Amino acid sequence: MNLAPRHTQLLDDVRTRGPQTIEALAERFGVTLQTVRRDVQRLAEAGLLSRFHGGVRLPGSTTENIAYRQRQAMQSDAKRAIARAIAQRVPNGCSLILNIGTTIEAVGHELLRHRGLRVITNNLHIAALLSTNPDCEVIVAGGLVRGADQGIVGEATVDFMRQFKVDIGLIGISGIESDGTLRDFDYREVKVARTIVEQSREVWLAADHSKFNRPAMVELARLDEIDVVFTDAPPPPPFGELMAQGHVECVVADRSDDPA
Amino acid sequence: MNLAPRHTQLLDDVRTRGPQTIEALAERFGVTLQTVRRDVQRLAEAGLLSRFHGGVRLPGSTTENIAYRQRQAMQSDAKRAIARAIAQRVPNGCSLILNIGTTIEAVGHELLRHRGLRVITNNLHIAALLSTNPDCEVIVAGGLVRGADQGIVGEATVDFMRQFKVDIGLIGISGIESDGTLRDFDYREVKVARTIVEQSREVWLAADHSKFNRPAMVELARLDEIDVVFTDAPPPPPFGELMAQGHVECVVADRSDDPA
DNA sequence: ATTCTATTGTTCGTTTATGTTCTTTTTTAT
DNA sequence: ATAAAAAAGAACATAAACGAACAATAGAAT
Repeated sequence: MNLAPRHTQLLDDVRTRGPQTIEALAERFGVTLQTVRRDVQRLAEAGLLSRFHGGVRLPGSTTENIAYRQRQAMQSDAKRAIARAIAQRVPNGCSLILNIGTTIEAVGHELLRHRGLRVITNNLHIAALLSTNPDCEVIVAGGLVRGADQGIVGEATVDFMRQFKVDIGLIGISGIESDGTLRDFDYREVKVARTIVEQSREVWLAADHSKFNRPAMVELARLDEIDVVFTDAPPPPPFGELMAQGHVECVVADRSDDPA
Repeated sequence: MNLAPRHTQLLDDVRTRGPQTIEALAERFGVTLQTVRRDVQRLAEAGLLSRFHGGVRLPGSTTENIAYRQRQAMQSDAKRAIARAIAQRVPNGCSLILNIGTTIEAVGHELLRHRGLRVITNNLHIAALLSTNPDCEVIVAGGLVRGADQGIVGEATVDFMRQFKVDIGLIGISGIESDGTLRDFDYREVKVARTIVEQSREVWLAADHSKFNRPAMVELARLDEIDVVFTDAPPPPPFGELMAQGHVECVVADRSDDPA
């Protein structure tokens, strides 16, 4: 039994737009709720979708890390806005490295409709997500999987990353201090991020406004090594000044510009 | 089979205009519905088109054989039984390599309560799952992520795996032929499995009964390279004989022994 | 010309997809 | 804990699509 156009479209919708309610899908396709339920049941049986009461989503790995998911759900408008601004500037067909962090994951979502990307990542969630886009080549870095957020870190990861040289390296961060240092907590993660900076022709940083002046232990890089910073609100002093001095472009994402 | 002019045109139409209903095609060519159905049947048999109720579309690989995926998702009893039998024989504190396949994923589930394991895998699902066990060190192999099943394959994966030497290597398989060869479909996957065999002190094979005598293209290994085979029903001839000759232990999992 | 074969059209019983209605289950609020 | 509301599932009805069998037609081979 093969799939009708509606089924493939349904899958596509969930892939690109995220979880959908049964009702929304019924309306979208102009069919009954019961029909959507039947569609969804078959797709779920085939392992292509995951059902929950009221709707469907992509089939995540079976036992999810709940705490982590919750934190991710907290990914508010700010992260989505930043992610959209970043995705907009990623040209089709380019090569990227994406690292750990919920903001970077949001970027992964926004890249689902891009074409011809080659993505290298040390984030299991991003790898799983983007690999469902048939027009995207995903390479996951090898290494130790950190339980808290399924990030991949460690020596082996660094070695693996060194094999590649990409157009754009995209990193998140725990804190930016007023002396212009970027810092994080886990030193193994920092080593990986350091490598990403080295292996990328251009380095982009995603950091929402809460990261400015937030202290963290391990130094990762200096602000002037970054090419573009994406954030969601104008940075407080002295960061505007620092960026100007270091020839760092700063993109402030507009939270309101929502695509239909 | 030579294609009549109408057939090539029909194909062309679907290619340029996307999915078409039988009725639209009938009208376009000025023939009856039944004739179009016959055309379409032949083209679908040849793999050039994919049918759905009411029409045809191009054979997209993504969501192609739902029936097959369903069937695969179904066999869960057998897989769980096999997985339990395997997990029972995995001692706490040992090192493992787990590769791709739904049966192996089931093993991952059963290993969640083990302690002190060190697991290397090229399966994203298993990596995400086991990393939630704080008492389990998970290393994911680097490499290209295959969209269909989130398996990690390719040269880089092989290189990565070679860094390790483990107590037990656990592999799944697409088919075991009666000459004692283990085979699979994707040759990149075979290369990885091959490496796993080489890097493991002991090799275990998980194969439900449907795998015996099932043909597949690429040779992976020979039965006598395996130390233990886990299955869910006594293997048909000549496999019992073959295993005895190769000093392969065969464990038949009891489907009924369910732990409360 | 006649026979044979391949293709198409026709008819009809069978299957499939969808909508409708009603019951059961799950979630939410009190 | 209980009641109300929402969603899911089962059962049935119906219309559309499918497939098989047979008839008609046209071209090819003898």
